[in-house]
Amino acid sequence: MRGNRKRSSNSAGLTDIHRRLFGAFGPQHWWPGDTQLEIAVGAILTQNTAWSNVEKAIAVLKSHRLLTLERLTPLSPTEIAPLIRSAGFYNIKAARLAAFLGWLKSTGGFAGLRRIPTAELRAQLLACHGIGPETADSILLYALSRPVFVVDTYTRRILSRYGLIVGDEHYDTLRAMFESTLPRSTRLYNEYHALLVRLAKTNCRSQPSCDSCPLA
DNA sequence: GCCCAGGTGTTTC
DNA sequence: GAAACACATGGG
Repeated sequence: MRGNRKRSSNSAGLTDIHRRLFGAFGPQHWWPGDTQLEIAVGAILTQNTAWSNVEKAIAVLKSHRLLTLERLTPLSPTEIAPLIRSAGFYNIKAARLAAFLGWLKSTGGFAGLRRIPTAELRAQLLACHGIGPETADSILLYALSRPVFVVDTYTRRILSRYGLIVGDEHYDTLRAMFESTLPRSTRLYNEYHALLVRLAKTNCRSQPSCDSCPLA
């Protein structure tokens, strides 16, 4: 009962937010990354970290010609850590990258993932040490083109400010809210999340009011 | 110098 | 479960 009422208002709200953001910013053609591996690596490195710091680490990996599965997978966390120093939490993230790469190797690389259903793929990603719901969904959506909505800090902050959520809902609750009210579309989820990030980076932040905000 | 940034795992109550 | 904490760099 309460859920239905909430869902219908969210449906209009979520669609409205997308319409306004798309009108203001246009298509984003996201995620910043040239290959599936680069996108997945970026998704892990950006955990609680500014993207500008992640870019530096990616550049170091690229400069060493290490951004391929063949070259990166054999490296130990100890070898990876100094290379990704600028991304912060480098010891933790080196171990997480190694765990992810180990899993990826066991499945036969990105090509081997194509036959795995999205729900199963998500479960396997979450089973990797250091890959939580946001990182898993970022990889699913942006590296693997699966229709999964990514909920991040920006999503919470903006929706909370817009009054659609309280802000402390569980991750899967918010993901389900998007996925059950919007058409199931990789393209749409990709653009929508990218637009939320664009808004967060462009202006407003936590300001109580902002005249130039498309959601004002 | 302080605060924050596209989280996650562990520990503790 | 949920709250507190560790993990670390770089820019404002």
